[in-house]
Amino acid sequence: MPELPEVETTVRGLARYLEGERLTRVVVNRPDLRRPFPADLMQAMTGAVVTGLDRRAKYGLLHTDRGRTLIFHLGMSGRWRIDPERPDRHDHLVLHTDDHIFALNDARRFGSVDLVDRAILDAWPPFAAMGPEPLGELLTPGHLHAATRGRKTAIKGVLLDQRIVAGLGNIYVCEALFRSGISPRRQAGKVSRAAFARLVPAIRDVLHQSIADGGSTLRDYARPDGQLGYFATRFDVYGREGEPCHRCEGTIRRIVQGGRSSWFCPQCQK
DNA sequence: CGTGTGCCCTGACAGC
DNA sequence: TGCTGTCAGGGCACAC
Repeated sequence: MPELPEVETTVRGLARYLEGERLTRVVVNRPDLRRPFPADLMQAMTGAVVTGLDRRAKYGLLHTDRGRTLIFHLGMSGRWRIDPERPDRHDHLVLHTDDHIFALNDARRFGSVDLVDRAILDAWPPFAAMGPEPLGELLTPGHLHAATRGRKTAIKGVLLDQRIVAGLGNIYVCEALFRSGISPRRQAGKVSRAAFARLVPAIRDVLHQSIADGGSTLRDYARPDGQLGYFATRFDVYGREGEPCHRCEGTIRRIVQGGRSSWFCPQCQK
């Protein structure tokens, strides 16, 4: 379930093995995920040295000494398998260094791989339109307040809009709204400044806690079976329909908004 | 422009 | 043991 914390954990895990290493072999088993891989992917990456890794929203960035950056998105089911014991039919792209093997595995194939000049990364169309990072200082209550004035649509959907804030997914929007006492159904334009002042730290806290958890299981992430270290603490609302609220005597409900599930406590969240 | 819908693809799981 | 239906971390192309 790659949301921002999982991408962050993945990037950190890859960095431990890849930073400063030369890619000795690049194998493309299937040349497309959501869209075709860059035609020159193999040529561009074979022999390149990985100079560093980064994350932008839910994208992972793999910088090379050739001035080009490989950008991956894990979609719904993507993950990197380090030193897999055996190949898997969904290992679409495989990178080799002298000491390790890294397989980009994505069963549902909603992910992507792109190659962009590092100098113009910010102008890459998916990045150019993005709002601030949820963990960066540009995400403020004032930003969300200004961005939502006059919007009649529900706050839930606005928070999933990467142009408003870049990197939140369904799980953490649900969890952050619960923590800040805001109903996912609330009209975005009617959410008060005070409510946003609760929401911003709630977003930061839940993401930081999840990243810390991913970090604590980094050892597991690097296991040959490729298990990722997901947010292991119990969610307050996500996936908990019909179960008791952790804060009151109420029961968690599930509704569908924009074709996706929202879980919330009708008593705690107004 | 803002808003809502449907689709991309495969696998896991529940229920019969 | 199988079948069938439902649902899933995301993002984008469309239609109004």
